[in-house]
Amino acid sequence: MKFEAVTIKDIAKALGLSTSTVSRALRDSYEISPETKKLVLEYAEKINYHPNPIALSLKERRSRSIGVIVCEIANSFFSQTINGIESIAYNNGYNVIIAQSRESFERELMNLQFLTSRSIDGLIISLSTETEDFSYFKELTQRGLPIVFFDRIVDEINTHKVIVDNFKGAYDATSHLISNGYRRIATVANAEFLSITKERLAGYKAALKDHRIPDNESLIRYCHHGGMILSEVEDAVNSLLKIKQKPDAIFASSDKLTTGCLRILKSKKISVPDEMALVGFSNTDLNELLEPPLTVIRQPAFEMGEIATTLLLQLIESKRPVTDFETKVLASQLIIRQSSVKKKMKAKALA
Amino acid sequence: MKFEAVTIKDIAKALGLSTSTVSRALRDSYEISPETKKLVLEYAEKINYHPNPIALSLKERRSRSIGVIVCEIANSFFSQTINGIESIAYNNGYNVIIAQSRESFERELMNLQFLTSRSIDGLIISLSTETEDFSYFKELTQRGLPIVFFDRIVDEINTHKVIVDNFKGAYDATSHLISNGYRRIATVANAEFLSITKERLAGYKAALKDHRIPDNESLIRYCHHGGMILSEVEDAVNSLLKIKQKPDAIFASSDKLTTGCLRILKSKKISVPDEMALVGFSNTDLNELLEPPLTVIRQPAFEMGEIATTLLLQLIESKRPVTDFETKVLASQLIIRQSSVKKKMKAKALA
DNA sequence: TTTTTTTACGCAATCGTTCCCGGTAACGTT
DNA sequence: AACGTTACCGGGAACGATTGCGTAAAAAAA
Repeated sequence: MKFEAVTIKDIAKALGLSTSTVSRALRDSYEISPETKKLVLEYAEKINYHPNPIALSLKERRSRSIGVIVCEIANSFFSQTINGIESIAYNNGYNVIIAQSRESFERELMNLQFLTSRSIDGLIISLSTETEDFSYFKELTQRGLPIVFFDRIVDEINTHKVIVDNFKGAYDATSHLISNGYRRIATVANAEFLSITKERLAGYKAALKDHRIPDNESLIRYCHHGGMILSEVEDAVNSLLKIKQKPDAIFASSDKLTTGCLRILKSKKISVPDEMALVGFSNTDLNELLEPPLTVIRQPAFEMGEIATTLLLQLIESKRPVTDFETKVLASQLIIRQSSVKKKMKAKALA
Repeated sequence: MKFEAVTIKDIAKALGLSTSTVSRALRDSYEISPETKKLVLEYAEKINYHPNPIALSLKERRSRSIGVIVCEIANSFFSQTINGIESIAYNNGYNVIIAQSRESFERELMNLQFLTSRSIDGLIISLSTETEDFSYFKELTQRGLPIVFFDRIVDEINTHKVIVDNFKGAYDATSHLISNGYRRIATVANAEFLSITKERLAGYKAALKDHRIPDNESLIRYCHHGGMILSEVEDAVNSLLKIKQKPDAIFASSDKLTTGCLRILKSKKISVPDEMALVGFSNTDLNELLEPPLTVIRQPAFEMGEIATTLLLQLIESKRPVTDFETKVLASQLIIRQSSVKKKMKAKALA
């Protein structure tokens, strides 16, 4: 089954010209007479000629496609980011090839090999929770593959990066909980080695410290699969609930973790926010429809995708090797809803 | 900036062989001596040779990539479908190139042209709400491009299709509402011309008829952008509320419409399900965490993606033109939660 | 020993496109 | 008249890989 396309040869033959002339006419070269150009252009239009991108790729040694690896696309933050990536890429004539690591280092590596062997011109990636070994990325950058990291980045590799101010996001969220009367604030964090985990944890701790609340390692839980597996969130919440001095609030570190915590708390009939407040990073637009409506830190996902792609295209299209890299840090947004506001406080506020 | 790869020529030169010999050795041809094979294979391994897929594509006149067009990926149903598509595609060495129509016919066409000009081997698509003109698809199938439709399909084009039993899904949902005591059941449907709209509407009407409830055109609302624009959902709900004999339940026809209706109802402080019940097609896994937990018809999205891709690969890899097409119809699942069960009934049931 | 067969490899065309070289008119300069 | 310009166009070699065909040497058969 296929789907024969018109080539430059067909035009040449039909018009009694050489392929070189046709090619030049189509590219509007000065050495082709206006009449010939017109002839070629009109005929090409008529038979619906489109240059074969594969032949072009071979000739120009570039595929005009970029690879994207995220842990999963069925996740609001990432699907919104991909929207941003796509919009810029398509406007510049690039394909986007998407792959999912599903939080597995092995799959990430497989995808990486698959994409590079399919000769992508560049890569945009947010690491999997399992990724601790960056040697493959180092090798790729050394071999000259343009890479832009976003969200879950890696310090050791010198290239463009796009993130939000995770520290501030976490700091704000935690401060918000504190100022709403919560004191024993636990956190359900992502895998320990992730950049976002470290930064968000630092923000959380700093907020506690600034409010003279002792920070307490026993209130920190890590989810090594980033909440992909609900049972690990359940374990985390359960173990928090077993502490003698139970926490009265949870700060969750990612989309999946935030909704995961809510799911577990509800299944255990623990009232949010009265028994346990909940704040987390999340980008779904269903947050306000949840029971209770969730207070979240929202990331400008679409914009992050746009910026990452713009940076990547700069790298790809740069004539000489780029050595001056930047890390764009965007602001996140704290959206306060009911999951972090005690009902008695609300009553007080109304009075 | 690029990223030079090892070619077959490099191997040939290094080993003092011709490229043909190297090629054959790599493909394990019988006309190459075991020693030479070993030599080539080991050297290729050593310098990390990978065949250039672009050169192969040019030679074999296939790109080993398939295009996917959906209205948007930040939508649970579609992102789950894409997961299914990806899993099959990658296992078979195919790339997946994703494009979004955002419910616009114009964008759909643009994407279509972009993808075909990038020589995809096949296409999987769910139509935009605006699409009423199928001539372009007809032309593509006639020119031999393998296409598989899913979800929003089109009758007039003879090819493989994958859907759920929309009639039964809608019938079950409506019947469920009726048996729970609702009588004036409105529906907020998708764009009128969509296959899913027609089928779901038919199921809805059949359920009413079977329960001897007069079907009433004034209780039907269409959203031409499939709920992409919240205001159209708002208009639909508002106009339903203005009817003298207000409906007591809404059956919503898609993910975005279902959550959109809930959003509007809540903003108007209309209690669900007591003042107004709500049931709809939806695939988010947040449904049970909503207020109230939503009764939904869930589609086996991942499986749909898998099946669509399997069918597409069959078409692509078939030696002779396929003329025998099938439409796979999968079962949907009605998941009953609180948005469709009156509280008094619940109390009664408990008693 | 001669002929035939087998083995093992190279040449060159091919896929669609671009682009470096040439080449040939026509025209203008001296 | 001889030469230089300019305008216009074609030949053919890439890009990386596969593959039909041809063929030398070695092995087998006569």
